[in-house]
Order: sequence, then structure tokens, then C-alpha cells
Amino acid sequence: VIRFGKLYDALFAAYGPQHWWPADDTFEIVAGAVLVQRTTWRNAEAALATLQSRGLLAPEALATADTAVIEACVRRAGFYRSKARRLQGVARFLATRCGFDTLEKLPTADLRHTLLALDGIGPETADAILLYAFERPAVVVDEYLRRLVRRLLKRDAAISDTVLRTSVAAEIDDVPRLNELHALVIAHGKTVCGRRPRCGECRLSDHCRTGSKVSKA
DNA sequence: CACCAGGGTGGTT
DNA sequence: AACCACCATGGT
Repeated sequence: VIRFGKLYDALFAAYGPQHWWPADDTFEIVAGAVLVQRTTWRNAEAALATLQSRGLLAPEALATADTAVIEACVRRAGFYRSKARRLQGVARFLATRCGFDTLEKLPTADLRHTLLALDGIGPETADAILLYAFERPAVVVDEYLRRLVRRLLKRDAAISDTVLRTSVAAEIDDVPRLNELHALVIAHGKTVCGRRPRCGECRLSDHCRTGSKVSKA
């Protein structure tokens, strides 16, 4: 069994506060979550700055903008045609269908379902938006976390994201720690230790036992 | 030159 | 349900 609380403490002790999300505006967080998909934050941030300079970093402006202009703005973030189309789709939903003030009042489960219905927003992005934009207690399951858990359990078989989310949520349910956790998992994943097939240098393996399972859902 | 980065979608088996 | 190709730029 992995003690996710202890794992969090170990990660925090090793890497310190990560100060996520590096944006204040709510829509900027949503746009950033889409732009950063399969790309570095550096390039996503540059795309956000370009959108901002064109006055397009708001749902109403982005909803009515020329798609070709949006494509030019977000080109550096990669997959620029998809991202421009999806970004505008999200903007149009927020501007004409359902604004933040309405979404804010929804229960977390309903809000998650609403986000997942949008084109370009899958499980990871939806949970990131829930956590960082709406400050709901969501567990963001990414490839780094899957890999980390796989290694701690010394297991080759994959663990379902649903079980993983439930297991983490059972021990960490407050927004501040869930916020740090996702950032810390990525910080660790980017290190040499996090990238190694077997992690021998770090002390993270102290928080699990070989052959045992992740607590059940 | 190859490989990776804070994924998601659509199609195939 | 698992797997696959595809999307595309920028950095190492």
C-alpha cells in the first residue's frame, strides 16, 4: 500500500513549494491547461502572452475572433490548429452557454462532467481545471504519477486511473496539498531519478511495500 | 540525428 | 477495453 500522505511529504521535502498555477485569471488557467497539453509550459506561456497582447485572453473576445488569428497566436504551443479550434470552442461555451458564475455553483461531479463534454478537454485537463481554476479537490492523474506508482509497487501491470484517483483522494482531500501534489509529481518526474526505469537514488520507495496493492475503490 | 514535452480524439481490433 | 496514428512546434 502506498501512503500517499507520506509520499506527498517526501516530495515536498525534496522539491519544495512549486507555486502552481502560475496565473491569476481564471480563464487564463483554463486556456493554459489546453495550451500546455503535450508541450512545455514555456511554450504554452508564450502562446498565452501572444493571445494577451492581441486582447484575446477572454471568452467573449476569443469566441468572436478569426480562427486563423488564434492559430497564429498559439502556433508555438504545437498542435496549433487543434488547440486554436478547441480554445475557441471552450470560449464560445463560456461566453454564450455557461459562464464561470454559473459553473461555480455546480457540484464538483457535475462540473467535471460538463468540462469533459467539451472538445479538447479530457480527464487530466478537466481535473487540472477543477483543481487550479475552480479550486475543487481533484486528483490529477498524469503519466508521471502512473509511472511513479508503478515503480513504487514494483509492478508491470497498469493500474486504472479511477482506482488511482480514489486511492489518492482517500488520503489527500484538501485543495492546497492536491495543488502541490500534481506539481511535485511533475517536478520529480522531470528529474533524472524520476526518469530512471528503477529509482534508486531518491527515498520515495520508503513509502510503499512490495507486492501489495493500491487500496481498493 | 533522435527524443521528449504539465493530452485528446478518432479509428481499428 | 486496449491499442494505434495523428496532431506540430521548440528545446536538448
